[in-house]
Amino acid sequence: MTRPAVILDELDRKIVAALVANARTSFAEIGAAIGLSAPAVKRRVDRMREAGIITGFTAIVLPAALGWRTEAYVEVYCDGAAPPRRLAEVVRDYPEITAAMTVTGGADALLHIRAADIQHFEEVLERIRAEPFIRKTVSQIVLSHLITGSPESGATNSR
Amino acid sequence: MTRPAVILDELDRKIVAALVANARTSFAEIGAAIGLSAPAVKRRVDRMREAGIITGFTAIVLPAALGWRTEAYVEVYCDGAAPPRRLAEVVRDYPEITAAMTVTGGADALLHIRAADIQHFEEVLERIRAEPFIRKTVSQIVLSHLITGSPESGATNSR
DNA sequence: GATGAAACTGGAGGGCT
DNA sequence: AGCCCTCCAGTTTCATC
Repeated sequence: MTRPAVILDELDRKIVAALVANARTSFAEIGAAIGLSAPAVKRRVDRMREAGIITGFTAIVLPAALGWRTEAYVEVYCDGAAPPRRLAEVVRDYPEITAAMTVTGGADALLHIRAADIQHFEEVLERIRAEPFIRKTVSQIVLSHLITGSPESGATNSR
Repeated sequence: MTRPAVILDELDRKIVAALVANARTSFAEIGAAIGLSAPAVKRRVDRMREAGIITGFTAIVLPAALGWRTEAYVEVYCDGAAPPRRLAEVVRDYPEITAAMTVTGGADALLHIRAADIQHFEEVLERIRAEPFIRKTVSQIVLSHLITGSPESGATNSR
């Protein structure tokens, strides 16, 4: 799945950083900043898209503006040896679950959930708890964000 | 901060969905899909950007491809009445912290951290634990993702 | 093999009806 | 909101080192 076959040099990293900061930055502008021509930048971007390093471009939207004002992380504890495959299938049926992952620690999985409001969240939670192999859940409702930025964006500085 | 003054109709929502799916979709293409002309689509997008509903456009990058192969959620417990303001300042100094939020429950805050590897993560964790008002931390290291997609993307279906 | 320059194509952006 | 027009960026081709 993940093929780190393509090696990224400093120029590639700068191009990625520029596109993450603003996906609409023109190739000419990026090129001017790093000392490359527009076609050269495009070739590198195409290569990185082909390699799966850049998987797409998306608009950043405030979930609250779309009516999703409640956000929570839910730890899921399963019965016995809960198969992650089975959990993945269930999780896919909930549009409110925006991220799901297996984690170390007592919980089997951690879910990120977006709901319209607390009532909606409770309803989703009850549906999840009703799944056959779910033993218990522990919810942490997000009160406020201390920093802006998505959990999916990688750190931007060098190590 | 958040002004839900602008009302989004069904067309706006479809435009947003199209741009979230692919920020490079042309206005003409979006217009053809929803029965609007390209300039009309552009005007709506401009209006939503002005209103702060669409805050920008970004490239989706696999963190692993950039060398960030370890991901974790860390619950932070603070001494006494820890001021969230103070925590926000500290959190800003760590590029490895890609998200930080206050949450309900025993923990005062939840951090999302990306590190190059376990060694790097441990180093970051030790630095965080050395902060004066941090009492303890509880880490959940992400093993694998069950579904793809960013926690920041809103649910896509209607309620 | 990758880069830079030039030519072509298509969408963005503004004004007008 | 739709139509038209201008301009610029994206994209391809070709020559170069």
